Amino acid sequence: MQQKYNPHVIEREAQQYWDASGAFRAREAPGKRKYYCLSMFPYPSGKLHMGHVRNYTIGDVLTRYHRMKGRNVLQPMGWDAFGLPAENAAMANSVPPAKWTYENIAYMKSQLKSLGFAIDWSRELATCQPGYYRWNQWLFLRMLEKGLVYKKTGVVNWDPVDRTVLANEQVIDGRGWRTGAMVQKRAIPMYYMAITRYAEALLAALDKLPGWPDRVKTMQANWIGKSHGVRFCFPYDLSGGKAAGTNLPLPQPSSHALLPKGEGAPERGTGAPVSGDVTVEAHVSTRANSALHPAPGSHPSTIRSEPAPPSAGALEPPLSFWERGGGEGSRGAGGEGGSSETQATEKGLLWVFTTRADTIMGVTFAALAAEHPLAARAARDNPKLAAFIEECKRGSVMEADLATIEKRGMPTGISITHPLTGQPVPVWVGNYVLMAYGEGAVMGVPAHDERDFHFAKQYGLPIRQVINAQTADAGAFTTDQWQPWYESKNGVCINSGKYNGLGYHEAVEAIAADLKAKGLGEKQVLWRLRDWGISRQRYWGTPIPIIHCQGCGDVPVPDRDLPVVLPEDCVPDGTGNPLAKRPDFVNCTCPKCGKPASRETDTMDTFVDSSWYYIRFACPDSTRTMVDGRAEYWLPVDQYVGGIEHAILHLLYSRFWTRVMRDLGLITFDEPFANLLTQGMVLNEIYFRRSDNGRMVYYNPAEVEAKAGEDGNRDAILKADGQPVEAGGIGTMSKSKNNGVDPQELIDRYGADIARFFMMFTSPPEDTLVWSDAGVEGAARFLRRVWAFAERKNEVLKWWSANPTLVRWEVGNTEKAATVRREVHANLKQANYDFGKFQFNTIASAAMKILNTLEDLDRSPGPEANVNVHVFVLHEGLGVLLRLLSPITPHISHCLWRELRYGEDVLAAPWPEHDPAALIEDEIELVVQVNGKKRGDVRVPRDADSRAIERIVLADPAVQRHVNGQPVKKVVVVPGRLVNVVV
RNA sequence: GCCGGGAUGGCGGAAUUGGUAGACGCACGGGACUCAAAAUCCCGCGGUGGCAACACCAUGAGAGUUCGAUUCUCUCUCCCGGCACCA
Repeated sequence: MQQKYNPHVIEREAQQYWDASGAFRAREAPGKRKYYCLSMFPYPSGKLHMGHVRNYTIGDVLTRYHRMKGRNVLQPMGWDAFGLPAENAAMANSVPPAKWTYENIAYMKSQLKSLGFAIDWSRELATCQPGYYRWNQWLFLRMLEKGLVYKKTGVVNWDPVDRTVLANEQVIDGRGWRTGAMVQKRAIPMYYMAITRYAEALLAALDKLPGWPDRVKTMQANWIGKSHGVRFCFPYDLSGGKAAGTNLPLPQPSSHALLPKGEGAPERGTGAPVSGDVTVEAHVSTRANSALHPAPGSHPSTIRSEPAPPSAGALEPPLSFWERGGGEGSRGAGGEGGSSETQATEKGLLWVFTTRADTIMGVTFAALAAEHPLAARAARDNPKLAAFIEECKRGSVMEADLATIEKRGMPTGISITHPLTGQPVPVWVGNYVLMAYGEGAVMGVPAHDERDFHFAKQYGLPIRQVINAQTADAGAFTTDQWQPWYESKNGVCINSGKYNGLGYHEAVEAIAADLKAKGLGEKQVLWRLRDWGISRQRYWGTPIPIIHCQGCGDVPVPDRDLPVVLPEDCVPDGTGNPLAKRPDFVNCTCPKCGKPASRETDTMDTFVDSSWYYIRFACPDSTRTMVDGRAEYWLPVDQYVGGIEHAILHLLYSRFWTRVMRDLGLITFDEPFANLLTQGMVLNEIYFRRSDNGRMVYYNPAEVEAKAGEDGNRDAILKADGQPVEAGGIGTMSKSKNNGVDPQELIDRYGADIARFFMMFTSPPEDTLVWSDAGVEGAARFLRRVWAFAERKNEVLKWWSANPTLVRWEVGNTEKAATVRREVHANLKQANYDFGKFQFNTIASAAMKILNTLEDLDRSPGPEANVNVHVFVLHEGLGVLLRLLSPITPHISHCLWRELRYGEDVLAAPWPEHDPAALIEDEIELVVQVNGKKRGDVRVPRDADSRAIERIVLADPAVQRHVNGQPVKKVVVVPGRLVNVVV
């Protein structure tokens, strides 16, 4: 046995052993309980970063632990290989994205291998392989047939830097999620996936995911954004006649009851009659373009690309945001596509949505978004209003600070009729009303909505109180100052005619019923979630399998022609989509009529790729079907591990995609990930200087020396020139901030085991980790000690292994060895408990404690030492230690397990469980408190009853001193723990 | 503003259902070994007072429940994440 711990040598040997024996090859074993552990696959950006190392170590620890616990484990790995960085790199280096991507994959794979992860590489896949993305295309076509994919022109988020369309979810604070550039609006035809059809199910099923962190479920629920309220309308007549009466016929519900359809009855929690639901596709097919949105189950051979103009019936309501296709608009703006579709007419209904129908009697105005058709109508002969509207539109494009801007508005001169009182209500345009949410118009109730209140104060609109607080401390209503209770749902109606005295719920019910009776509104559910626009005007992605034919329109590529293969030799130059410049790609014949046609050059959002890769891992070699029966064995994923930054996008799309595949009969499960562990982000200090031209220059923390200044502020200087740099706080490791730490340096220097151990030991997996390598030496020291201890005991342990029956352990042994053995088992018990909590840092601690106690026994065995007992405890303890460590530090465990003759392969060893008998003591120590303060401890027999314990404790001198003659009121005895004397 | 999570030594963090606060490690101080250094090993290490035994204080702040609170309840402060003129 090597005298010195040489990680690089033993790690290479262990990895060769695993490779040669196919140790991590997963096989379906019906009847054996499986454990599918998956870490989010990486984008092949070039090399692993610290977050990857953390992520994959967590996954590997869980995989190896459950394997030793007897589960049939699967841990696959793949590559999220399509995406923009490959194109950017291609532009910078004139290398085709494919070449760049495959080279990165090769290098990162070697890095993952050097870390010793128990990955089944036979299942490796990359999403840029035709064998993978052909199924993106295939499912796309199935969804098209089902009406779950549709094409629509709309306003999109346009990233001017990447020159691509972004999904709503990819817009953060009005900026592109990758580039940070301000997003602009553009009208563009694109394909959508109807995730809103599953909104109800995606929301309801969150309750059935006990293995998910609450914060992720909350974020998804907020994102889906269900709100209950009432949708109603104000009739108007601009023709110069009287305002329309209240007996106008209500347009048929199909044009406005735009609830996303839930899934089948079993998933629905409300028990609402399915027949009463009006689905999105039914709606869209009547409104926007019936050829475009075939009913589910139909199989159109063509699709038309442009919506037909809607009929503008006199009493049609404005389009609701569903049909306006708010999904493609950026939040806080959008809807321009809608205004072209809808002309405000002389007579009509102004629709609004409210969650506070109980305040409807307090309406004193209505406010329109700048993009609202009625606003455009009013501006027709009002230049000042037109100018104001233009200003609002411009402002709303460019705002991250929209939330802080002043509330501004302008009257339209239009008057509408209150649906219940028949009173005239003035209509304003307000810059705080969003076209993309709800109806693009709101009722104004200044007394009971804070925004309306300030708006009314500013423009002198009446404020009419209709709710009174029920609590005495609320204070009187005054129009001088806003008070939070004005918005409370706990009041009762006043000044509201027949509704006086009703509480929130009764009032909403009564008012909704009256509106419905008049045909002017009803209860409605509104969702924040929008459909998922998947078209990208980029090269490096899955080609959308559509052919454009002059005669036949948009024709789906027949299944027999799949995959539509992406040429891999393109080098994008930054101008437009390189695919459009490839005649060999674009030119084709129409599958329907055989005439020359052109291929769609848009590609799919890369979130499509990652929405189902975890299913494909079950059967990556399936060439004839997207998935096969093996998916039923492995799925759902038992444990998914990945960054919290994917809490919404990827995880929500995956849940949607799984349901789509289920509804197409491809799989039978509902939810893809049974348990989710969201690992915290890895952060580091940020240092920079501002150069003369105002540009920021970032310095890697490794180049900076930080010292604590006298005033508590940290002063930092650049090591190279000794001059100060500014501290920019702490942020995620990123290229742009130049604050990354390359894990390869750590691995090269210390080896995989030490890097892995340190990562697990330094903080719990879900916590944010501010990078510091201060503790790495401690991890290295520990593993060196493990090695040295094993080396020292090598001969005697080998001897023991050859003669295992010489001595058996006996309960009641009073040697020091018994104490040590108790500690070993107590720590083992604790560690096993901690595995259930994913608390790997304390598992590492437990391993350290076990080594500490074994070393102590070895150094000072105690006067009555029996050599056989002594060796028994060392042998057993080290066996526990090596197995406990093996998920975290597999290489050293593998090596020592063999060296010390514990067995052939530690992977095959059973997971250690503690021996309850080892924990039993004849005498136990109890903490003694007087009035809750610790005053000492006593040893009592294990089976002493409380009366005996009381006697012993009260006789204790320290207790006597603190009781000091006062009468003892009572004595609390917590068995096995403590005694508290109350005086 | 709303929703979620958090605040414990110089640092990372521990404390399972309310039961010895600070495990384990880092850093630091002292010692052993060494010609010396590295490595290794031993001892110490929340604060205040005290030679000491020991006492008092201490888990962001304040209150409450309890024999006993880092843990439960309420109020507040600050930090992190998410959402947001959402009607």
